[in-house]
Amino acid sequence: MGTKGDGNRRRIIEAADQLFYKRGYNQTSFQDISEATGIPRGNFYYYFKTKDDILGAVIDNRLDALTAMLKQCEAAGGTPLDRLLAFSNILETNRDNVLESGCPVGTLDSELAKDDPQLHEKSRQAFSLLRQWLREQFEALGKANADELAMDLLARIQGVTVLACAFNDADFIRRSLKDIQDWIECRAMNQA
Amino acid sequence: MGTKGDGNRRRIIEAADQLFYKRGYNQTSFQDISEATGIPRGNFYYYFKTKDDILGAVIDNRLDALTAMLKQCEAAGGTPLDRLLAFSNILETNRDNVLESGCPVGTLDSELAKDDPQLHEKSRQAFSLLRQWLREQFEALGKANADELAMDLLARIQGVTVLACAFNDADFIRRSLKDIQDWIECRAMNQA
DNA sequence: GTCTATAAATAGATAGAC
DNA sequence: GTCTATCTATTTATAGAC
Repeated sequence: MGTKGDGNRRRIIEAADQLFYKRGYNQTSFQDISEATGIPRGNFYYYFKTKDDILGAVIDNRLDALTAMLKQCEAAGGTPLDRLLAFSNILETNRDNVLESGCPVGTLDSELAKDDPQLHEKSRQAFSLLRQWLREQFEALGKANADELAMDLLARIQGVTVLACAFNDADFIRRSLKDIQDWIECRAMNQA
Repeated sequence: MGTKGDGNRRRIIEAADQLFYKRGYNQTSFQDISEATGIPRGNFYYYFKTKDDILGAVIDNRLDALTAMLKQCEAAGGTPLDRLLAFSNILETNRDNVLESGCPVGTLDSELAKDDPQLHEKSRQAFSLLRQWLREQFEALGKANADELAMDLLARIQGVTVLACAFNDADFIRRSLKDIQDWIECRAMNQA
């Protein structure tokens, strides 16, 4: 329970989080994380038993960050519409990262879908968290098919990130975000 | 120009194509391709100078396959609407593969976006081919914003594949395909 | 808790016999 | 053209000194 140790553990997680996003999980080595943190390779095994364990800690860290982000969206306004619009704005606030490396949730999940099924299941938790929160917002709008709308919105955003990253096209993000927000407002106005 | 050599070259490309799709490019080793083909590792270097060269040949192979697929779509009907609907049906005809490994174009591009920029550029060619073909179909419908519609349709399809693969959800593919085809028909009916 | 040295396995790539 | 043997670098992971 040393303070020093926890600090190193956190630094490893933060560096791995960035590297897994920018280079991918499989393409990130212990040496990469070591160079990013200054912590020797051999020391990692004091904090994590395997590389998969680091991934697990990184995903848990991302779940915490996503939860905090969703809280921010809830603070953005009193109505579900305000919250959904705030959520969709992640496309614009994270624009530069999206253009360079895609969506951290989507690209990690796509990568791990081709690896071990257990790793894929772990990474899917991030999508599940977003899906559940979106579902609650659409339910608050009185929608009967809230889960379907949540999936539709997630899919729209994922599609935009994949194409925007592929073509490095910032204008496509801006234009698509407007379309998506129009779509959200349309759902907020219509009945059930 | 030996017949035997070309046969081996093709077998390597076909096996690598499948493995790059099912496991990812970086996670596929020469040993994997060797085991899949029965051709010894060292022999690969008679046909390809580097692993990247194999990737280049695989992408060229996929471009040929995509071109043939688009020809099929053109044969599906005389109107642009028929062709666009035929195109969108790839979501259903490739459903099982999509659920297991995502879209071969999208997942490879997302993976290579985190690698060497040159590899990313190479993989983007597949998206460009589809984008150009879709643009031509929307132009044939008299649309002024044909390229934007092409991007929108590609993004919709990509988003569905990412989410369907993440949640292994075949019903989501079926439901989304219907939405996408409604969207296409709506564009075909409206003016410019 | 921290770090060095190193093990064990695998990667991409080469050399050269046949 | 085909194949075996091998090189070099890198990977995850371990052992053990401090």
